[in-house]
Amino acid sequence: MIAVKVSEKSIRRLSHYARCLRLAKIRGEFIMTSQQLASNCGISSAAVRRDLSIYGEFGKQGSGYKVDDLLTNIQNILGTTDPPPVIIIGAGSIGCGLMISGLTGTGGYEYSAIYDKDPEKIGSLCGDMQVRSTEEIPELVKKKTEVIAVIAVTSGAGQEAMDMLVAAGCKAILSFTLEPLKVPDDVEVRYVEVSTELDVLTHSMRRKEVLK
Amino acid sequence: MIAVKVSEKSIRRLSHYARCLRLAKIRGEFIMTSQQLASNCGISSAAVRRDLSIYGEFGKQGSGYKVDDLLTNIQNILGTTDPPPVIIIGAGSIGCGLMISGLTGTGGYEYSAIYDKDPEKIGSLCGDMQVRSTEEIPELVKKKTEVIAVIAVTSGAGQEAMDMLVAAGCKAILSFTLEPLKVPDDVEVRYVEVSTELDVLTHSMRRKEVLK
DNA sequence: GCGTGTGAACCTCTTCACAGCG
DNA sequence: CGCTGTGAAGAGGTTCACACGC
Repeated sequence: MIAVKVSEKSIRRLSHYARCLRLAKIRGEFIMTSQQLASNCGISSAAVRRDLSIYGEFGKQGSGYKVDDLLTNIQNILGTTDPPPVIIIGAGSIGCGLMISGLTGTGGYEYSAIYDKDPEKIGSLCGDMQVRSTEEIPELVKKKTEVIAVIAVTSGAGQEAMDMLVAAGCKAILSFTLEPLKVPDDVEVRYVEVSTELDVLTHSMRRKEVLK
Repeated sequence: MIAVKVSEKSIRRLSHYARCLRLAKIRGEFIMTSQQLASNCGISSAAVRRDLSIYGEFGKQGSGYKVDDLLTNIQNILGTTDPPPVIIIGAGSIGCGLMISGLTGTGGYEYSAIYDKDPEKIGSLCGDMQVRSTEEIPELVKKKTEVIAVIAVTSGAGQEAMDMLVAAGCKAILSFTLEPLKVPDDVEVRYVEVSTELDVLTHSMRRKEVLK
C-alpha cells in the first residue's frame, strides 16, 4: 500500500463508513452511493468521496460503491481486517463494565484479558473472564506482538499502569483516566474523557439559552 | 456575556485548561503561565493564549494567569460553575459501571439518577443508587429544567431511549451506543465510540510498522 | 526581562461545481 | 442520465513573531 499521510478526522470517518457498510451488508444491500453513506454518517457526500478517493478509486460512476468491496478496502486501510486483541487494565466498575458489555458488532474486536493489581480481585470473575495479576502483563504483550490496552484504573494509578504497559512493549493505549499520561513518542495514546464531553454539552446547552 | 461563536475544539481545550487549573489549585499554585498550561495539556502556548484571548484579557503580562481567577472565568464561559445533574439511562454493565465509578474530581458533575426499562432491574441497586423505571423520566427532566442524559442501553435500544428523553424535554445527551440517533435540531448529542477509538489506534499502530 | 495579546502568514480541511466514465 | 473523482475556491484553525504592559 502507498504511504499516504492523512488526518485523524479522516480515519475516524473511515471507521464510521466501515460500521455503516457492515450494517448495510447485514441488511443485504449490495450497492451504496456516497450520498447514502453520507446521510448515514451525518456528513456531506463530497466529504465521503474525498475521503475514499485519497486511497484509490473504489467506486463506479453512475452506480456507486459495492458494499462488500468497499468494506474490504476500508478495513485494509485501517488495518482492521483482523483486529488486534484488546486487554483491560483495572477490574473496577468501568473495566468490568466494558468487559461484560463486550465489543461484539463493532468490527471484530474482542477483549482477551483483564488485569488488576489488587490481590483481592485477582482470580475473581468479570463476566466469564478471570481477573489476572498485572504482573502477567509482560508475558501477554510479548506473546501477541500487537495488543491494544485499555486503561480503566482508579484515578491516580494511571501513570503506573501506563509505565507497566510501555515496559511490556505495548504500542497502543486507550485511557479512561483524566490524568495526562507521559509516554514515549512511539506509543499512541487516546483518551475517553467523559467529563470533557459533559463540559461541551453543558456549554452548548447553556449557550443556546443565552442566544435565544 | 458577549455571544462569541467558537469552535468545539476550542471549547474542548477550555475544559482541559479548567481541569488543569483545578489540579494546580489543589497543589497550592497561584500563578500559571500559558507555557505551563500548554505543556500540561500537550499543546502550544500560542494556542492557549489564543483560546483565552477570544473571551477577554485574563492574564498579566510578565507574570501569567492567576489560577483561581482564570478557573472562575473559564467555568463561566463553559457554563460549568454549577454543573447540571447527570442521569443515566440503562442499568447494564456500562451504565452501572459509570454510576459506581462516579464523576468526582471532574468538575463538579454528579449522577443524580439511573433508569432502566427492565422490571427485573427496577428497584435494584447500582452502588448506592436505586434503579428507577424509565417511566419516571418525564418527571425528573421537567423538575430540573437542565439535565444531561447518558444513554448506556444495550445495542438496538438507543433510539427508543433517545425518543423518550427528547419527549421529556432533555436537550443534551451523551450516547455510548454506536447507532447514529435521530434527534431534533435543538438537542445536542455527543457520542463515546470506543470501537472508533480502537480503529484509530489500530490504524496508527499498523501504519507505523509499514512506514518503518 | 518576561509573558501576554494579536495581526499576519501559513497550513489544513471542507465545500463547490463540473468533467468524465459507466 | 447518474454518480464518481477532483481541481479550484473557500473557510477555519494553527503557528509565528513581535509590540506592549508589568
